[in-house]
Amino acid sequence: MSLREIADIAGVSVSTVSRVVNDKHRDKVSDETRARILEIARSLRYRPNPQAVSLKTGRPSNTLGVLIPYFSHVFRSFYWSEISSGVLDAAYSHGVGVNMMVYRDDSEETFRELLSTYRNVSGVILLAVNGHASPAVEQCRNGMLPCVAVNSNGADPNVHSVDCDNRAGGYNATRHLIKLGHTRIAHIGGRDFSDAHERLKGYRDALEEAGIPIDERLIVGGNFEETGGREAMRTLLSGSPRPSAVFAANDDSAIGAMSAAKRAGLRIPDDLAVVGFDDISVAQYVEPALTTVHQPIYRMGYRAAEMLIGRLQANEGRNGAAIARDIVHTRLVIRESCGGRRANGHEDMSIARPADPAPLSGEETPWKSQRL
Amino acid sequence: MSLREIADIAGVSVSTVSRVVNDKHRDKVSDETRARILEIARSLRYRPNPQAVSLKTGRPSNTLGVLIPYFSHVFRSFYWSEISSGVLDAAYSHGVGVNMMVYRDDSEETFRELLSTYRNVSGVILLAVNGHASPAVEQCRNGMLPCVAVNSNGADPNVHSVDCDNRAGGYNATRHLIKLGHTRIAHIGGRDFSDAHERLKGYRDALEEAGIPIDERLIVGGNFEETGGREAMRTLLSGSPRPSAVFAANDDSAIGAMSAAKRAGLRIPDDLAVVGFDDISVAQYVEPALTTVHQPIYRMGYRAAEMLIGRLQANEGRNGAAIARDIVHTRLVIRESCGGRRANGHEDMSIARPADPAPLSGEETPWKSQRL
DNA sequence: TGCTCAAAGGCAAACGTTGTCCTAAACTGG
DNA sequence: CCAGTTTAGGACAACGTTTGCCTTTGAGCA
Repeated sequence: MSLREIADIAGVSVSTVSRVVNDKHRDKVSDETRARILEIARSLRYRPNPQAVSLKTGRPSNTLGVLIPYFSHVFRSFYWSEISSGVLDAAYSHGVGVNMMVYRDDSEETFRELLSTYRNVSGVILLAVNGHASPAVEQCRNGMLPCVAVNSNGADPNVHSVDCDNRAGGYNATRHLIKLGHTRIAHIGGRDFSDAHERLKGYRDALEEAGIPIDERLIVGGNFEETGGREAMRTLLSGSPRPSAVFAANDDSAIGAMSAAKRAGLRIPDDLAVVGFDDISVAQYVEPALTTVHQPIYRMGYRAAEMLIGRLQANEGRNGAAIARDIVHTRLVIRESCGGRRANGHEDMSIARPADPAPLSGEETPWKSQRL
Repeated sequence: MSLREIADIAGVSVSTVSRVVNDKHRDKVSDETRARILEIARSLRYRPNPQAVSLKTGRPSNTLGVLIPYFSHVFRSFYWSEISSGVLDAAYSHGVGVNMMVYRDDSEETFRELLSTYRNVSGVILLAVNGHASPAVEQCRNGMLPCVAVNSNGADPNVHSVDCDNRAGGYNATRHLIKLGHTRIAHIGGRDFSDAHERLKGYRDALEEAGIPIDERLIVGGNFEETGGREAMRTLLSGSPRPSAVFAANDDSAIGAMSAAKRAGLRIPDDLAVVGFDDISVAQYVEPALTTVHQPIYRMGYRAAEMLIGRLQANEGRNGAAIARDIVHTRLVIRESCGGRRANGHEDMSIARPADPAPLSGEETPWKSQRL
């Protein structure tokens, strides 16, 4: 099922068939011929050979890459499953493939390797890139490879991105605690990523706004994992006076913190109010159910892929079009871990997932998925 | 940086360069020439153009595919993040890419589309295929595409697979409850997949072995999600006498069941013992911590990828070599939800993750990732 | 009739490889 | 010194496309 075969059957030349299946140079081929060729192509289930196309055109095949740092907190978590779902969904509905690549260290060499034509992607989605000087971003720019960063918080103003308003989320979380009357509010940090920094900034802003002096001893490091949350909580409890509330940089930390607190004999929320960030699915199942800042991770992945595909189709890929920055909103989900208001039962946690994208449409030209 | 350019610089023909970089026909080229070419290739950072190679050889590029059914219980869960981690890890350490493709319906057409040379993968990993007549498997066989099924429980004896011993897991879970003295043991099922069936079979076997008559009213359906667990538990509680213990087909169901039971005023484990399956990471954080059957999902993903890569390298891909079937073992992790023995603190839940695979080695021939 | 012109389509080169078949030179033995 | 063999390498035809340019055909027009 090559163009050649179709051409032979139709009694025309390869060029003509190529023109028909690509729907190019419409004026160069008569309607009857076109119809005949189309018919044959369909009955033979013709699909263009992507290697050949790509080889000839120099354009890479319609696959987009996802660059994933090998941190267990992103790679092996709710975050990853949500974001990959979003990306995969969006890609599916546009008929493009997704090539996932993990990297262990972010040396220039690694990215050169990863992004070398070797993997052959049309563009990439960068997960958890950190800061301006990211070699990943650098490499993309050098390689003229369109990319979209997720959760980079605009670290690099020259790269398209989709972020959530981490600062506002942190602010709202902290403000919620303040409104409940807390003044000794601790913060358990995350890893050295911009989202953690932004959340911390929101925390500081809220306290400052409320005129509560910031006690640096109440700000302890974490690692975005339960272990870190537990340890941080132990540290906090060893100080005095101990905090009456804590805002953790993510839910895993918050859950770890809760567990350490309970083990130390504290009741939540009575002795300690806890608020997390992310709204991972179990947040509603822990005891007490965790009040947290909902981050629409799935949607962010979806948007990032859409954005990338859009750019590629508009073919603004190679020349720098206006930098788009999408910011999705977080919202505070109040459950039981802060007291004040008690949730009644398990609330709906549906993360607005777009209606199921239709399967690739019935199609007159089945071989044409969206060329990037 | 094509063979052509290197050839021009080295003053040799393209064929010679090809022979050198492919390390083929060693005797056809002198050591000096070889060294010279290698030197040039390295300094130019030569990478073979995968399109061209693939076009020429007819072999697909060294990328393996993962076929994921669009069920939120697999696609959007701990299961997915674990299994994809495993696959990605294994692929990374062998230098091959991973192309993930979601499918919504498992019609023959879908798979033809997915597996058509269009996506160009060397082999595929099938997730959650169900039963013998799976169109996915059929298509793979027709397309002579090597594949490995994960958690198919040997549904199709003609396909390589890696499974966990679901039956034994279900058996052990149930037996644990029996040993604790329970006789009215309920089961909350999963979806209509073979793993759910196997777990149920284990449940029946254990009861039968213990001489406990099976009460079909105690076996209720679920959907592998919390919602299903909750509903199932409500159903169970409306019957009488109510069960004193329940074995749920997976942790999500178990957590849902626990939550429904608690809401109905039951204390766990005193009024109701609960055991789950999977050992998802939050199993240890729910209250009380969930006793469950640990399923090494990460490892299964890793093994599946390794197995596939192994087959591809051995080039037994196209001809049917002996069917390999890998079975990984589950183990019961006893926590607090069944009473009897109380766990002291949070135990180590490390899922034996292989030592970090070394980054692609220092390499004499950087362009050679493992050709499949 | 001779001319131009548009419509419809063919030809062939190129993309970067691989592999088969060829050849020139150097070496071997007699 | 010559035939035969090895060694080291070159030429070239694919693989399935795309595309710029060329050719054929028939119609329109003076």
